[in-house]
Amino acid sequence: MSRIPSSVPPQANLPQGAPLSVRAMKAPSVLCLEDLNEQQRQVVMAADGPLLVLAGAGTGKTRTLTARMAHLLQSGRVRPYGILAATFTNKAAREMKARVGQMLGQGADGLPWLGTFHTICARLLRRHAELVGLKANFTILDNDDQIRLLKQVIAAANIDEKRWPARLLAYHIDRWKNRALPPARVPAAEAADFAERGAQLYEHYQSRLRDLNAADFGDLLLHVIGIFQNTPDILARYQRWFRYVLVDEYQDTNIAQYLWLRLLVQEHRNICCVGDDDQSIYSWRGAEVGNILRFERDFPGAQVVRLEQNYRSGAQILAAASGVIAHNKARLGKTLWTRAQEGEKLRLIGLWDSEEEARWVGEDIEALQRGTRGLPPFDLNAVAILVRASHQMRSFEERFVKIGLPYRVIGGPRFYERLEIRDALAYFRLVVSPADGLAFERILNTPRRGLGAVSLQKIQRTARDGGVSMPEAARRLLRDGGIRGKGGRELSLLLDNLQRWRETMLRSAKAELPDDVAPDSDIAADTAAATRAATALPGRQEEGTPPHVALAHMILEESGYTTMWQNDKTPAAAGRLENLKELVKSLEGFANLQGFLEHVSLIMDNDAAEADAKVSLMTLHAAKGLEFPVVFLPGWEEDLFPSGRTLEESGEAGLEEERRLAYVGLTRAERICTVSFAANRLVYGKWQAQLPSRFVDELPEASVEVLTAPGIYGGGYGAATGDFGQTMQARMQQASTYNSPGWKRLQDRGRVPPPASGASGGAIAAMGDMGATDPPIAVGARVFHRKFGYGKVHAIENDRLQIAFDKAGVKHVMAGYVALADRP
DNA sequence: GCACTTCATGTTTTT
DNA sequence: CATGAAGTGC
Repeated sequence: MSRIPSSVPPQANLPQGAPLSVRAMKAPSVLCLEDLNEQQRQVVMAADGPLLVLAGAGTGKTRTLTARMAHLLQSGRVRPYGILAATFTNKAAREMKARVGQMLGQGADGLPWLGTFHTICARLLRRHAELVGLKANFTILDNDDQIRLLKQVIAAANIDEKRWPARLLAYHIDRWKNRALPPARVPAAEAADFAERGAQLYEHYQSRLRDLNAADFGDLLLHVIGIFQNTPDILARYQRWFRYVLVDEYQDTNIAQYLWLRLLVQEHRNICCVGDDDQSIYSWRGAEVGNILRFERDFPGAQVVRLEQNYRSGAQILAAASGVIAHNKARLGKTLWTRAQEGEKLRLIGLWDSEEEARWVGEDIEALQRGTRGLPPFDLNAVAILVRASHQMRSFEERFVKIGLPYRVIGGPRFYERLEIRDALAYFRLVVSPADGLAFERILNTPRRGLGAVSLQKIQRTARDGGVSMPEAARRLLRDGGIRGKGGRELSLLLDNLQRWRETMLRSAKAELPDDVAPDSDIAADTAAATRAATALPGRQEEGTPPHVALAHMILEESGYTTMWQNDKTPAAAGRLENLKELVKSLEGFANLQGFLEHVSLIMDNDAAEADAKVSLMTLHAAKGLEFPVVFLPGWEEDLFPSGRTLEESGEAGLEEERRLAYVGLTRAERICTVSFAANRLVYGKWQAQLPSRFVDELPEASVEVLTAPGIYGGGYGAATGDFGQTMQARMQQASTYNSPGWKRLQDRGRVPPPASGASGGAIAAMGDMGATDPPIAVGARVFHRKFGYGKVHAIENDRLQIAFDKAGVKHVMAGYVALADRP
């Protein structure tokens, strides 16, 4: 058996929750089992065989995984490159990489294969691309490219794109790919899902991708699975190579990822999956919580370890979170506990509207910054605002700009998705892969070259008829006089430029790098190369501007792209030029253009960690895996959170996922957690009355402190009626909900005497107990819905009603969403 | 071929 | 409301 060094390194007495960066040391740190609790230790020690770790929020999951890796290595079971660690997001991959990096130092043994499923698959696929009809330098399409290509496919099939939008087809195709279904295997029942011939269009799309030497996100997995299935010796090679496989956020894996894993580990079965069914919030994207549930069936004899000790949140906050998630039925069930102090109760506040909500949060943050109520002052970095939908961020941003509160939006509009960046990237792509039709199409007339829709069509037709790439087709057309005049001259110049830039690139590449990754290269060689590349990153920019950076600059200048924005007088132009500058600068971190493009296509995020103290503003989804001493959770209102749309689409299952989202939000908080809701909110530019979220009711009273807001009605700060419930009613009344059945219901509940636990407890009960006992609704009943108005119930399916609305047509609506109408 | 207009349309979450 | 797509006039 392995021996774990028992010497206690100096950092061992840091508190559990200390960020690992504090522990950073020059030398590789030593694995320290004393730092772990018993269950965590079990995870580390159970090296061989299948292992499922159910890790609740804040239970030290990443630490445990890292320790496990250290143990695998120190026990001499495996060298770093024999470990495959797959995460779901780039953020998680980055974090794990950082921790593993500290642990291993700059060993000569290579690094573990650590990345998102997509990154890892892209790497594998580059090696074996020819097996699926691609070349090793295939392009990875992002959503935008995908949609544009689909539009072409739809148009080619003579389908009205208005009736059948490309986005919808993309959605179907994604779902098929998430289930690892190639076109031929799409179930007959679904094959006609889109314009009577979804599967057929899917097939066309795939063949177009092959023509373009491109793969979309789903393909990365799909192709690799196909290769594994069709080429047993390749599969066997990887099975032998990856002796230990770790998966983070297992609850987020989809069927394709699951199949991929199963193929990879079925020999040695050394697979360790870590997940939390309560944090599964990506089912809309094909994630299958079922993967967790079937783990033990698929890997008989699997060990299951639960991590239940929470090191993150105060006891009251944890209790509040547990109380909410307990309302879910579909759970494996874990009981989180903590040794932490009681801490602050969860704070709950209702406000007049979304503007007041933003104002209140801003003021509260400033108070916390100064230090109030016996609490220590908090740094702005300690504060996060987590919203359900990104449009909620707006009121906060406006407010924070106004009062000069520094904030940063995480996961907001992404750098690489900006128009100018995508244009620039298209130029780069064309230089790296001269046949990239999509990139060519994008920049053909950007900047304006007098090459409009007509020329484009000519080129497209020539390309299709001649079976050549678009740039090549353009060349031929030019030669045969198919395009003349100004457009022709410009086109010719563009083609010459592309050629020249490419030559420049090849010249400098020859001087710098040995050669491309040979498709058949040994895994070891490739791993070594990857290690070299990774370690080479920091100290690369020795003498002046690296050639590829200079080239990028040259491309943007000579193509006229920079000039185009310089001549643009719209206010946004300056920012775009800034972004372009930033883009060129970020190239410095990479060895060459190709490496950069690979990075960009897979890592479409931009949460560059800034050093300045700022409040973080992000969606709940983006917050998963993060933690903050102070968390604000605004917008807990029906229809917004839980999202009305999710409820409509997925009913009870959707509600449970929304609840998990609430749970994720609550469990991000370490010390102070504040839930808020507004009575009025701007929706589509119109003020709408809102009702408190049902999740507000689910917060256990004993862990909640109800705050009273400075109001704007009833005179000054006179909200101190002592009874929050009444306050809410007063507000609701102003919110012009008063004539809706929903309001009546609220009023009725308000009359129910509050529980004995004092004013605040009663307030909670009063605020949103509705929905607990719904009035009986039968088929044929006349009902009212806040959004759709009046209607008649046609059918009842469990908790969902089919209703013919007078104005909005036939809809499926959750029962809790409508009330009996008292008159027609 | 292009710039300007109006019109409609839809707003969750992301590799 | 804010963005994108189609339609119109040059």
